[in-house]
Amino acid sequence: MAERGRPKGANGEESRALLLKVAANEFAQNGYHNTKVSSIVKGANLSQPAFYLYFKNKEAIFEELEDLFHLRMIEFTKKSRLEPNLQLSTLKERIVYGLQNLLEYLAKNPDLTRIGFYISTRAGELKKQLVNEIKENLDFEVSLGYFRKDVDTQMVAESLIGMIERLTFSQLLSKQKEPAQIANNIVNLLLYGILETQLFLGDKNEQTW
Amino acid sequence: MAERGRPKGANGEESRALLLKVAANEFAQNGYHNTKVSSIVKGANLSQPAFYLYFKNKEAIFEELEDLFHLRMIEFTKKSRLEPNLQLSTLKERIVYGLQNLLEYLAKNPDLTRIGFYISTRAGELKKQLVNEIKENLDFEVSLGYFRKDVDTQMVAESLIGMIERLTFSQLLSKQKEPAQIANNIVNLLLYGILETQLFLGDKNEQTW
Amino acid sequence: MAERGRPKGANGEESRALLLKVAANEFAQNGYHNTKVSSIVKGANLSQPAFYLYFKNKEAIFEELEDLFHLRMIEFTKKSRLEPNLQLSTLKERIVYGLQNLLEYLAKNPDLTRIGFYISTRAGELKKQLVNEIKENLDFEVSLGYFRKDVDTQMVAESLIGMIERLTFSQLLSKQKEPAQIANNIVNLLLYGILETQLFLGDKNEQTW
Amino acid sequence: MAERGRPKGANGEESRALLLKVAANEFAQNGYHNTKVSSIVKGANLSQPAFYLYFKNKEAIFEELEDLFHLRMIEFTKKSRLEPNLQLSTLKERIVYGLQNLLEYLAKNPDLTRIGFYISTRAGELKKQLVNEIKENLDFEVSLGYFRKDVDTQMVAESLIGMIERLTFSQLLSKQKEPAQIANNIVNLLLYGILETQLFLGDKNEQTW
DNA sequence: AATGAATGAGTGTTCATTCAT
DNA sequence: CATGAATGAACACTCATTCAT
Repeated sequence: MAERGRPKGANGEESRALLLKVAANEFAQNGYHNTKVSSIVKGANLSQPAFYLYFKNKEAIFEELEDLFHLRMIEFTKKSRLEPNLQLSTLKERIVYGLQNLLEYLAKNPDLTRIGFYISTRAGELKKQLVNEIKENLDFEVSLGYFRKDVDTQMVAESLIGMIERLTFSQLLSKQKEPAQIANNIVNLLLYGILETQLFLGDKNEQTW
Repeated sequence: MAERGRPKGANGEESRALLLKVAANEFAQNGYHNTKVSSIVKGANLSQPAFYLYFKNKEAIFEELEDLFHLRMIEFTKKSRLEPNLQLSTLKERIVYGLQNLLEYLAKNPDLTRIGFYISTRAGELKKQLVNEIKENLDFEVSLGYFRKDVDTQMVAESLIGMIERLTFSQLLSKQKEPAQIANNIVNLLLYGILETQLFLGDKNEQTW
Repeated sequence: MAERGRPKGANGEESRALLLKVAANEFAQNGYHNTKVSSIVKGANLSQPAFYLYFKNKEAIFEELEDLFHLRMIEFTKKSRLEPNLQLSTLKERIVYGLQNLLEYLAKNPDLTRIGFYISTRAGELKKQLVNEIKENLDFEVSLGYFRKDVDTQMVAESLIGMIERLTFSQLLSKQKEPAQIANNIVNLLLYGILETQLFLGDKNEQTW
Repeated sequence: MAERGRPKGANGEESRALLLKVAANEFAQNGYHNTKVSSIVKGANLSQPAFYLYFKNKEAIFEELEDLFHLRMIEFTKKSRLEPNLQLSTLKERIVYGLQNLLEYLAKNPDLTRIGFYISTRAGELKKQLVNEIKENLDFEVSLGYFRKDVDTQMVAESLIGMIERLTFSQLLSKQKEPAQIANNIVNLLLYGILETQLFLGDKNEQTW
C-alpha cells in the first residue's frame, strides 16, 4: 500500500518539509507580503491549521528559510580562504573552485537564493557578514603576497559580493551561464581587470588606488 | 504672511510634492507593504482623501518614484560612453568622472536610490536596461581598443552594475566613503584587477576568459 | 433636514457612544467571549472597521465599560461615610439614603452593573477596594459610638458587599424590589439582626464575635 | 511495579479522574473560554483524542463539574433546617455547625467552588435554588419562634447567600480565615446586627422592616 | 486505551479606498 | 483644497473536534 491511500501527510515530517518547499517557492516568486499562508497550504494540499502545527506563524517559516541560506553562505565563505605557497595557476584554480562551489549551491537552490539575497530584510546583514569574512580572507592573502598591497580589501570584498549577487540573479538563476563560466569570469575580471594590456604596460605607474 | 488664512497646504503642488517626499522616505525605510497610506498622509499633515486628490492610489505614487529614478539612471548611463582617441590617463579620468556623477546623484537622493535599486519590483528590469546600455558602450570602447578584446562585455557590464549597487548601499548611503573614492576604487579594480603585478607579469599568458 | 438622511454616524461621537451602549448590552447579556465584535457593530449599524476607528480592540471597549463602573462605585462608597452626632433615626436614614442612591444607580445601569459585578475579571479587585473603603468608614463609625466595638469591621464590610451584590442581581435587576426597599432591608438586617427579641434580651451576654 | 508496561494512564478511570481534576483547576483559574482542551490534556499527559474518549466535549466536562458542586450544595442546604425546641445557645451552635460544615467543604474544594459560584453560567440558577431552600427553612424557623416574624425571609436568605459567597471568595479561599471563624461571624451578624446595644435599646420600637 | 495528524468554522484586526460635505 | 466618517475585502491565526491507526 506504500504511500498511496495514506492521508496526505500521515508523516508529519513530510508535511513540514513540503510546506517549507512550497513556501520557499512562493516567497521567492511573490515576496513576503504577497505570499499568503492560504496559498502555501494550498500548494501543500493541507488546511490552514496544519500550517500552524509546524510553524509558529508566517514569519517563523520565512525565518527558517532565511537562516538555512544564511548558514550555508557563511560556511561557503569560511571555506574559501586560500592556503600559502600557491602558484598563480593553482591560485586561480583554487579561487575559481570555491566560487564555483558556491554558485552551484545557489543554482541548485534558486528559491532559497532569491529569498536570502533579495527578499529577506536581513539580506543586508548577511551580505555584510559575507563581506567581512571575505575581507579578512583577502587581508590574509595580501599578506601572503598573492594580491597587491595597495588594494582596499574592504572595497574588493564588497565588489565581489556585488558581482556574485548580480550575476547570480541575471546569469545563473536565469540559466544563461553555468557556475563554472561565471566563476571564471569573475576571477579573471577581479585578478586582471579589463584594461588593454598595451595601455596598461605603457602606463602602469600611474595607478593610485 | 503669504499663507495667511489659507489652510496648511493650500497650494496643491506643494501638498503633492510633500506627499511624494514623505512617501519616498517611508518606502525607502519600510518597503512598499510596510508603508501605509495612512502614515504617508500623517507625515504630510494631510487627510487620507487628500492623498487620492493627487495620486490614483498607493501603487501610483510608488510608480512615480520608481520612474523618476529609472529615467535619471538611464540618462546617466547614456552619457557615460567614451569618445575615441583617449589616452590612458584621460580614459580613466573620463570613466571616473561619469561614475562619480552618478554616485553623487545617488548620494543626494538616498530614498529614491533605495527604492529604485532595492524596493521596486522593477529594479530587476531597470538593472537589465542599465546593463544593456553599458554593454553597448563597452563593445564600442573595446572596438576603440581601450579594453581587451577577450573580455565578455556582458559579464563586465553585469559586474559593474553589481559593484555599483553594492557599494552604493554599503559605502555611499551609509556615508562611509565619498562618491569620488568609490568611483576611483571601482575603476581601478575594473581596469587593473587585484593581482600582484609580479605574478601577473610572469604568468600572463595563462589567462583564458 | 436635521438628523434624518445623514449618514448613520456623521457625528463620530455619536457612533462611539452607540457602540459603547450596544457593547455594554451585549457584554452584559452574553459575557465577554460570547460577544463578537461583529455583533456589536451590527447592533450599531456600522461596519467592523468602524469599530476600530473608536476603540483599539475588543478588550479596550470592555475595559472602558469596566472603568466607568469602577469609578462610579468608588465615588458612591466614598460619599457614604457618616458624620458624627447622629441619632439612631437619622443614622438609619443616612445609611439607607447612601445605599439607596447606589442601588438607584445600579438599577439605572443594569448592563454596566452586570459587567462590573459579574463579568469583569477585575470584579474581584473592585469589590476588594469597595470593601476596604467601607471597612474604613465602619472603623470610623465604630469610633463614633454608632456600632458595637466588638464587630469585625472587615467581615461586616465583606458581608455588606456580598448582600448588595446578591440583592442587586436577584431583586434589583430583575425588578422584584425597589432600591428603597432593598436598602431598608439591608440596613435593618445589618443593624438589628433577625433574632427574636425575646431570645435576644434573655441571652444577650452570650455573644462572642 | 504496578504500572509496568502499561501506558501512563492505562486505567481508563484514572485518566478520566485526572482529566476532571486538571480541568477543574484550569477552569477555576482561567474561566471557561480561556481554558483550552489542549491545555487540559497537556496537564493530564494525554492526547487530545483521549479527552473525547471520556467526555463528549468541552462543555460536558464543565457541566460534570458544575453538577458535582450543585448537588453537594443542595445537600448541605437541606441538612441545615433547624429542629424545634432549641435554646438560644444551642440554636446558634446548630446554625454555626451547619454553616461551618458547608464552608469546610468549600475550603476543601476550592476549584469546584470557584467554578460553581463564579464561573458556571448556571451559578445564578444554583444560588436561586439555595435561596429558596433557605427561605423555606427560615419560614419554618420563624414559625418556631426563633426569628422575628417581621423579617422578609426571602431577603434574609438572599443576604445569607450573598455573604457566604463573598466571604468564601475573599476570606475562605484566600485562607485568611477558618471556616469556624467565618461561620461564627456570619451567624452573629445575622442574629444580632451591628448596632450599638445602647442605641438599640433606647430606640428599638422604631424599626419597621 | 491511546495518539499523530489533520481540519471546519470561525474571529479579531488591518488597510486601501471612497462618500458626503 | 480638504476632511470626518465609513467600508469592502482580505488575512493571519485559534480552537474544538475527528479520522485513521
